[in-house]
Amino acid sequence: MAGFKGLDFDAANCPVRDVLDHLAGKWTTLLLIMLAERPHRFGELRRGLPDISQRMLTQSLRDLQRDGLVSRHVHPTVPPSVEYRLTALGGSLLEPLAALITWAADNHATIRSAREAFEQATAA
Amino acid sequence: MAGFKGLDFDAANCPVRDVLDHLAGKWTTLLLIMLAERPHRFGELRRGLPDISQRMLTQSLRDLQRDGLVSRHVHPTVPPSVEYRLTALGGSLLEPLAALITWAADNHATIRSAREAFEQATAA
DNA sequence: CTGGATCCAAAATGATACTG
DNA sequence: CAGTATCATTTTGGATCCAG
Repeated sequence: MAGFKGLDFDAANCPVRDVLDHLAGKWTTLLLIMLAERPHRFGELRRGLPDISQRMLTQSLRDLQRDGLVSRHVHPTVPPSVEYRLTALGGSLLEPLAALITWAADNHATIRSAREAFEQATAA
Repeated sequence: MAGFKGLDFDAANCPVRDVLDHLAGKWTTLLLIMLAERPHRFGELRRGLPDISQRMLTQSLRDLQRDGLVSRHVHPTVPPSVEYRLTALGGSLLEPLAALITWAADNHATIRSAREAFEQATAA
């Protein structure tokens, strides 16, 4: 249950960090989940995430595109429309990600109560 | 492969964010992994993560303790020694986390080359 | 409609010095 | 040994204006 021994966790050149940094951002995970359902246009994504600024939306999408998790398809219409979709690589990330999300959903209540208990204990 | 429909991803009160925020931090994941092997003392953890500041080590450990993923055991010796260990809850997180780490290790090379290709394409 | 550019506020992290 | 406190710095995110 803890076969981490063989992996490289050197903080500098860490394979894991490249992935975790995506989940770290406030929005990338949500974007991956939205795109898991189906491809979306820029405006759809913005409306789906009501409190994202368009700056962060652009930036998050570029980060995902940069690492090959999401592809960008421009339709040369007027006005222009751009569609984002998961790549095969991005799709393959969904499975381990789903496991994590399931764990989070299952243990959310436990974490919440642990947190409250901790606050109480340290409030003194 | 994408059964996310039923889950709550409201950015504000999102169960998932409580978990992801831990993995987001620069250090918490590494700490979980170290503690997965065996309990560690404060100084051991610091030596194991050469470039962590003791400020961040303390803070990260407190965050993990706060959410019930790690427990803190003080041995009233002189000088004092404090041992950190994974709780059952923390241990249960390791499995989905391991899946993610495995994915990261498997696809690291692909991500790296996608990144380089992207840099090249946008360098023009 | 899509998104680049700029400016600014806030949060995260690091460096250093000090304490029980 | 295991922290706490403070300050400086870096990083991140948001608001706004502009352009193809």
